[in-house]
Amino acid sequence: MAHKPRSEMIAETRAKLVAAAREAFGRVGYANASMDDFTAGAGLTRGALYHHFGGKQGLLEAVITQIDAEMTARLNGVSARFSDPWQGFVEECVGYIEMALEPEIQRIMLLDGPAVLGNPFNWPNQPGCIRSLTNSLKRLVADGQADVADPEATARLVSGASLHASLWIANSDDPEATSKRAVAAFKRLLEGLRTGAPSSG
Amino acid sequence: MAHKPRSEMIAETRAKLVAAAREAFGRVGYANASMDDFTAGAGLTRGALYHHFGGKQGLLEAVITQIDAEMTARLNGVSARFSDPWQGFVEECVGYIEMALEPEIQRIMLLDGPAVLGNPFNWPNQPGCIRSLTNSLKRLVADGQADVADPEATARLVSGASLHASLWIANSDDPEATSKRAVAAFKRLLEGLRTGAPSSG
DNA sequence: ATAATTACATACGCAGCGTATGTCAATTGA
DNA sequence: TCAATTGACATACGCTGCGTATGTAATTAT
Repeated sequence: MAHKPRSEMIAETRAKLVAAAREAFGRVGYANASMDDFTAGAGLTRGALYHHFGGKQGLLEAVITQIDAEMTARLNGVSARFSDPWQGFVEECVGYIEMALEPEIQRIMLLDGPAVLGNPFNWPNQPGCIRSLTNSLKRLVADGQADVADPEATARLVSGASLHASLWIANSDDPEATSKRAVAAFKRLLEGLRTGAPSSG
Repeated sequence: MAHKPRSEMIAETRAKLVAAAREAFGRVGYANASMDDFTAGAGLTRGALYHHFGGKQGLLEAVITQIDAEMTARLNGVSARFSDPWQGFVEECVGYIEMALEPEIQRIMLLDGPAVLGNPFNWPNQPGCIRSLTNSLKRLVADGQADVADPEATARLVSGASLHASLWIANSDDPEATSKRAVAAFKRLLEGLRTGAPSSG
């Protein structure tokens, strides 16, 4: 039989490299992942890596882009499940916290990503998951459900709080219990932004 | 004259290494700082480094400990300048944001530190600057000025928000303007935690 | 059919790290 | 006071891992 078209082979090669790198970065961290090792694991060499991604860093960018797309899709799925916009927003944030509990996301997106690529805000494709939060907040403000003067700024703060919450949870002795505390405190924090804020929780 | 006592010489050596490493880590980042280079800059060799700190990572820990102590002292100084406890707390948070604007703090404490040592919450000496925020919040709650069920959890969220805010500011095109937005949004966020929350800012 | 480009693999050199070892001064003990 | 020992470094060595330069076979263009 005739071989697959070339473009498809290339896409496969790139996908293999991204997958192998993602696994290695997630398992041992970016710095400890040997290019020779994980390219060999994918049946390739460093030559392919440099050709397609320019280097280790370029490959990390590709991995991050992939993970970010998955996260964004998951977040959108969460908020879509709630008819009440406010509740949708809150659960979206909670979903963000919970995703960041996954070791791969933590290691790659929260630790190595910022350290290697500089901080996330000037990544080529500014993380979709932050944009997602911003958009949700903007909608709430437009609907008069949130009393916030600057939705974008607030969204950034909120995403920062979520991120920190998940780091905290993931490294506590009792993640279950800590998760409950963090989510509760987080909901309280958001409640303060709501129109007509009924302060006692 | 007789030489200085040995213990003093040792302290000097350690201090020289920490200072040289701090400068190098802050300037080019942990990964790009060559041990040979910056030890030579301090008039020493890698031998001294391994002897005193066990390795590059141990030296990073020492640098972080030093910076964290400075940050904590500065934060305490800030909150002490305000007689109103609530205002003191707010300004302490703002101070945290502003400190994180300094490239050295950003690079070492916020980017490389977490990536190399794992996330901050299980660092040997859990960052004093976070503890400082927690204590301030606890006092506010005790005074009935803040309506928060779990001060520690809330302090972590707040510090996460501050941290993110400073990353945002530092990388914006117009740090001045962004800083104003971030601080404003941040104050609004905190306002929501206040007892009797008057929501409109 | 031949030229040019693409998609990799191979080969090479070098920087940076960790360890093993050496050395000299300072302290300790009799 | 004078070994003996410990501590504080420097030196030497080998190895890993990265980036680049080069090679080569397959595809595409002319």
